[in-house]
Amino acid sequence: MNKPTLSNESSSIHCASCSLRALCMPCGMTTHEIEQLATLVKDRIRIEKGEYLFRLGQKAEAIYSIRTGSIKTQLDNHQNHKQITGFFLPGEVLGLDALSNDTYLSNAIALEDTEVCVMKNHNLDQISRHVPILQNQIRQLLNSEISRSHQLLLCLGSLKAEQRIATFLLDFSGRFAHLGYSSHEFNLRMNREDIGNFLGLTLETTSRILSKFQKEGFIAIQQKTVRILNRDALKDIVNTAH
Amino acid sequence: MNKPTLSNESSSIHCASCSLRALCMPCGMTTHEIEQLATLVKDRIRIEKGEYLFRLGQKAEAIYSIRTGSIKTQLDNHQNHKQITGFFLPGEVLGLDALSNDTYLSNAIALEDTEVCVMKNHNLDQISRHVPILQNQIRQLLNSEISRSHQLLLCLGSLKAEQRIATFLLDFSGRFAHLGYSSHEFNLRMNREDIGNFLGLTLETTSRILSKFQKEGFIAIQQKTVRILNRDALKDIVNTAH
DNA sequence: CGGGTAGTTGACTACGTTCAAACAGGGTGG
DNA sequence: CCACCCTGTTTGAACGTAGTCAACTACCCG
Repeated sequence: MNKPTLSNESSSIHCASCSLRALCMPCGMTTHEIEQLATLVKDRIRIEKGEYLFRLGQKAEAIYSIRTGSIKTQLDNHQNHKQITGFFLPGEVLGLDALSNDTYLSNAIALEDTEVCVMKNHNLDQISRHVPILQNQIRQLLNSEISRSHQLLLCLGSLKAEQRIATFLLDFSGRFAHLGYSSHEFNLRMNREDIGNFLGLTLETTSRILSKFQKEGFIAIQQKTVRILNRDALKDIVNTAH
Repeated sequence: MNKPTLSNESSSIHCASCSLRALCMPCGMTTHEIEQLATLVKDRIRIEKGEYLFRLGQKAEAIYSIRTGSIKTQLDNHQNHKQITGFFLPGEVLGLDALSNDTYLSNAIALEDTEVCVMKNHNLDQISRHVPILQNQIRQLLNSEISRSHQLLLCLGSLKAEQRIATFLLDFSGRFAHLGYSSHEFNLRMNREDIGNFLGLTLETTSRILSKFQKEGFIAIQQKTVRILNRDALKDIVNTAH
């Protein structure tokens, strides 16, 4: 894989001055600790829309945090089946498989032109010896990964299609808000097929339900731009006993 | 929670002499390392069928490995929805939420009378400083937990009911084999409702499909006892493009 | 402007759920 | 020891949700 890399020496990419500082790894660290962490992030990678950041089975040597753009992770099974297991936005960390496996357990594909910070495995181990809070941070990340996929299981296992879509919209609304963007107007980065796949639905069902929500005045949607018009209605849908 | 505990002082429960040694935590450790690990397991807990080992939201202070019996973990959502996220057999470790969260993220309920080894959080941290391989072991466990739930996502998101049941049977067959039991005849510990819930199906659908598999000669099933009669047929069902 | 991709909508089908009834097994008490 | 109950399981019939197939439309990019 020959991806263009940008050295850290230069300038702007330095954890201490990163606008995502509060969201990314350095959460809760002192200035000194962030300094140490910054030595971990030696370079960034740019990948174009549709390209792979890493592939299932590929040797896992680093974890990544997103600076700009977005990425989906998906499993591919025998022949046809695939399943998207997550969408990652700026400030979020992916590739945690690298922490204990030799190889990545999923494919990571850019949904748009994307830039990620690279944190090499062995550097992580090294630095975490001097920054105990980093140990903890990594565990937290692993744990939130487990928690996230359990929530998704709950969604796929027991919710109707409308409830899944509503949950999805509310989740993204919340995550964009957390990023500092508007929680009531945002841009979905993925197409209908990806949304459907993620939620265990077809793209047609996804489209139909989004249209229905629009017709009922809960949202306004055109292409990938979503406006939440009636958040309570969406919450009601999720909470209604089918 | 007043669960009967048994001291480790006594005798038989000692990692070095445990029949599950090869499956449980000490995988790949030297005799000396196992000795150290054994000091971690200070006691066992017995829980009866239907009782909780731990509850969602409860303070998480330990992880557990099963000595005998079996346990299911499940999430409970607003009012009615629940989702079983895993079934655990002897030698398998659960409660990993404890590693970084203050509280457990799921409920753990015994499917039968069960006995578990208790590994206290703070002891784990302490010992893992002297047994680096333990660090790694813990990461492996977290990772296999993620991997497992991703496989389940793939199952719930893209497989038809018959494929899910076939996958389920093959998975359990493999795990019992790994435990040293027969891979073609084993005892499901959970009822049809639990199987269905786990796989995102109703108990009726589960029952119907098991009956169908029996009619077609793929399995013999009565109550919870399963015999695999035609493993290849089950594999075919999983691999068939719906 | 044209071609290709992404999204929408409709009609039909099928899979799995729901509701209901009957049945089997296991344990308890008379 | 049998009658009884309770729980878990099986099976049937009707229904409804989401999938499939297909046609059409909107949008984006060269």
